[in-house]
Amino acid sequence: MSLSEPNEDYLERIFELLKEKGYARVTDMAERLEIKPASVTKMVQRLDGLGYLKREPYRGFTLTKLGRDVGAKINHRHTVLFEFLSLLGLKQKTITKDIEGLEHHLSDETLRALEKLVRQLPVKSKENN
Amino acid sequence: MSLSEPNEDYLERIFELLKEKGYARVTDMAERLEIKPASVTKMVQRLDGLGYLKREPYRGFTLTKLGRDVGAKINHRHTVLFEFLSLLGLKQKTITKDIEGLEHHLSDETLRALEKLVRQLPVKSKENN
DNA sequence: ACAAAATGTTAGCCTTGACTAAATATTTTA
DNA sequence: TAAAATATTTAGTCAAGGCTAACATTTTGT
Repeated sequence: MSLSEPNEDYLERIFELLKEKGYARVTDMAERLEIKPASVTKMVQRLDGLGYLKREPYRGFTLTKLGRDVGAKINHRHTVLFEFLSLLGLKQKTITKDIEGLEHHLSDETLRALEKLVRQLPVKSKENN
Repeated sequence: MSLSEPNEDYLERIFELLKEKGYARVTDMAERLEIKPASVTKMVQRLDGLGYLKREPYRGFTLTKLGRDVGAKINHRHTVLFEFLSLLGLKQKTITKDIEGLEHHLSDETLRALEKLVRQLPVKSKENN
């Protein structure tokens, strides 16, 4: 079974927050996703119900193994896409924006192929705008 | 202003149908999008209201300049992505499936860069599964 | 320690974009 | 050319995922 784009985004953000700060709260999420706290609460409740995370009301939440796997996977796609698009010499802003959409639509096969490509191509670190 | 993914898909399919057969009807659309005719009617009504197409109830519909521009643009992204993913040596099925999602999330800049890349790389036509 | 501020939750609303069932229109065919 | 088959539309339902306003809980500053 596959998650919707917003759901994947939630898990990715939580994954990042946990890595960065060790915890994830509603406000952080709302900021990063640029949506209202109330919307975060609702989605987090849903993701809890689906077994992707564990939450303690008014406290915060953390990922289950299931949720962590998804978060890590999207995060990895993000990285690979970032490297690939960087290779193309695109602007940071363009890259960031595009990845946001692209990262939810890559099959594992395509991801692996891109990864291979990135590793093979010359790592000409090119300065962009 | 930017269109949602489903909206872009509608316009792309209509664009294809018009190119292939010269007309587009509810049933064709329902088949290609794998949704029910009633859903097509509703969306087509919306797109008409937004000025992307002109419809004649019970007859069919055709694109306005605005709609044709969108359809053509997505169609072009589709082509470029197809060529690029083919270069990566992926299976047809994987390519088709991935493009479906990716084609709605490419900026013009990234598209151009990909296009350039595709033109530069050796056109080794590789047979896939 | 407790009032004010900050943070989180609930309830209810809205839009999108699917669906089904039923009504209506059009086209085909006997 | 009327009956049958096919196509389209309408009306009503549903879930996802946003929002706001009101309320609850936790944290903080004095």
